[in-house]
Amino acid sequence: MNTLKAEMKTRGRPRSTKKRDQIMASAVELFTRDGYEGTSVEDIAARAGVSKQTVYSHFGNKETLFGLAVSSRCKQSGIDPDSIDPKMPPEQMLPEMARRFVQLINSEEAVRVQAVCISSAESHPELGRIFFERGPLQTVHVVAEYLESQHARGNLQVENPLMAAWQFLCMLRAESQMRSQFNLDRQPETDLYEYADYCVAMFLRAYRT
Amino acid sequence: MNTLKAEMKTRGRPRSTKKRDQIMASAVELFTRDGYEGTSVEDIAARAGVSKQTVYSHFGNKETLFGLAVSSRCKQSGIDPDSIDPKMPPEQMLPEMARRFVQLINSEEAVRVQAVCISSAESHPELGRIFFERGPLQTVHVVAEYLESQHARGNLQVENPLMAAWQFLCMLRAESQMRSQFNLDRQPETDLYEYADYCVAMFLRAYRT
DNA sequence: GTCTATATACAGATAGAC
DNA sequence: GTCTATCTGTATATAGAC
Repeated sequence: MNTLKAEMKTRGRPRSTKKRDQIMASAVELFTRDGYEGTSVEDIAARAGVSKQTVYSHFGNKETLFGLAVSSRCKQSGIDPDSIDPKMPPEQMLPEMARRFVQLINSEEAVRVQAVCISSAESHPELGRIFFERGPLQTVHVVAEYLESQHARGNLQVENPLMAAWQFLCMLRAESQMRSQFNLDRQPETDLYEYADYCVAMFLRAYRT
Repeated sequence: MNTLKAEMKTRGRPRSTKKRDQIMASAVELFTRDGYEGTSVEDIAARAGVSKQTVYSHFGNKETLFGLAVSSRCKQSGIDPDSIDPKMPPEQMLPEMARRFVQLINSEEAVRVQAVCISSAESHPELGRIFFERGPLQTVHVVAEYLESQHARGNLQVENPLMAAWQFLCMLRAESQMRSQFNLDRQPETDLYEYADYCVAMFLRAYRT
């Protein structure tokens, strides 16, 4: 008995990360749903099935928990750099990128995380920065790099790849993104894709050699 | 003396709308700065120079005041329809529209109102709808109408004016809009205009006849 | 109509038992 | 480490005097 207890203490065995994880999961869920002010530590504790004090002993205070929870969900680049093939011509590559992108930014979670970052950007400036750098900025650089490669190959004529990448991505956000953000009825997925294809066609007309 | 007093009472002279206006102004200021949960009725009363009870007697409760205050700042169309001249060719009209638009959406107030509408869209769905309809939707229709007229005149070839209008406006939002929303360092105005001009050029290449 | 004073509820954070 | 119980501040909303 004693040996077992001693073992549990002395061994580097993982401490109870279980409750910590439960708290984190609850925090993410509630903060991204109700925002910072709209969420209480008690709510988080209740949803995680622990007491309030347990939350405080793990994270110190509400603000620290908020920063950790939200920034953990600021996803790395929406478009996976590995899915980009510079040898693939724009006529095939761009439609694929476009569809993947509109799907991502219209996902329930992406919309919520973004809304929280926007609404708390003033009181928590680091959150705005983290979201922007891990999300949009990464994505736009991935796209810009691809466009530059196509320019070099003579498939496109893009003098300013970075600006062109902004154009491409921001066009795609468009109406559907707004509808998500403002909590209006969603458009059916087919409409999203139709618009995405329409944007790709327009983009190609403008930058084709 | 008596006559004057009597006059003030009996005449249909505007009742004390002064305090009401002060309360409204304070409410707009604080709600758009700190959001719904982050603003207390007492703050609003203090800033307006009245007591809390005066706020309640005018507006009943916090939620009603919030809806009135924020929706009053959901501006009508960003681009004034009267400033659009269908006889003006796109090469001149679009740059002007573009510059006016980027200036508007990057204004301090526009950014704040939008942030509040996004963050409270879930708890106050009517706000999201009001903002969307009075702002982006109006604007996009104004632009679409112009594009259609140019299509009819043979100046542009735009099969789907509405989609093209979304493309045009969403491209212009772009990086600067995100920087505003996420509370990052602003870009200088010259950069905004440079990007706007770049977008107009790109748009014209894609839709020129 | 407007104020001061108050009722009621709940927030974030801490103390101390186990 | 985790819990229950509690402190302290502040929020919305109301009551009643002037």
